[in-house]
Amino acid sequence: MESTETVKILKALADANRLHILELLGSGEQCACVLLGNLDLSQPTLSHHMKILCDAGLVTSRKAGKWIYYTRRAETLDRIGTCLQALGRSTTVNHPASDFRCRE
Amino acid sequence: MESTETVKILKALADANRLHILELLGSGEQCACVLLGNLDLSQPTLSHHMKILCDAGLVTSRKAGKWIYYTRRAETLDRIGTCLQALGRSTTVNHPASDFRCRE
DNA sequence: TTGTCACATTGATATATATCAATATAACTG
DNA sequence: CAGTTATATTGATATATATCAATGTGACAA
Repeated sequence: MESTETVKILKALADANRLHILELLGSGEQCACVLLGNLDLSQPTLSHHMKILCDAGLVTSRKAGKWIYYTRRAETLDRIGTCLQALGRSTTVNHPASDFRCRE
Repeated sequence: MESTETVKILKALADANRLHILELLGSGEQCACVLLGNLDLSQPTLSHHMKILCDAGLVTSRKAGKWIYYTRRAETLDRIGTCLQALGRSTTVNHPASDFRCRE
């Protein structure tokens, strides 16, 4: 996964309201108004959060008449989860920097 | 995992420099000055990032004389990774809010 | 067409965050 | 002790983000 993409996804996840939204999408596709009713947020704020989740690839949206239905993308959550687990296990070798100054 | 704790960890991870630091810690314990040499950051800024990583439980520190050695905590990365994967698979049932207004 | 409903966008604002220069602290060194 | 080194803290600043009120948009309904 590209590094800038990873940061984008993690930024999208690093918010209590957005995590709550992803939980609410656990029962499958949900209309925005249902999310709004469960979330103590104004409608524009919810819209803002949904845009961030969609842009990060964590949620997809489907328009049906006046409504928009949002769906959680398990694939993205799985990928980022695997990525973080891998980060905990990676054994990259790194070189002292060119301007390394530590005296021992 | 507590929700507020999860957000704290995700916020700590949602930064390119801090992800880079965790990668640099892949070769095991590293002195702060080695990290600094690899990171195009000022010393106070690195210190700031290390504090955030430590507070989130993603890194531990060990003082040895003038130096501080930082170690990545694979356990925390693994836990948050598993947590996100679980979020992608959860099938929570949620109720329409009390003030639900959607007309069908 | 006019009104209403669901959602998005805009504009403004307050808070959070990343950053660095300057300074403090703590430990070693002579 | 005084000087040096490694890191932390403080203070200031710029940018990012979360939030809401007001308004725009697009779709249905009468």
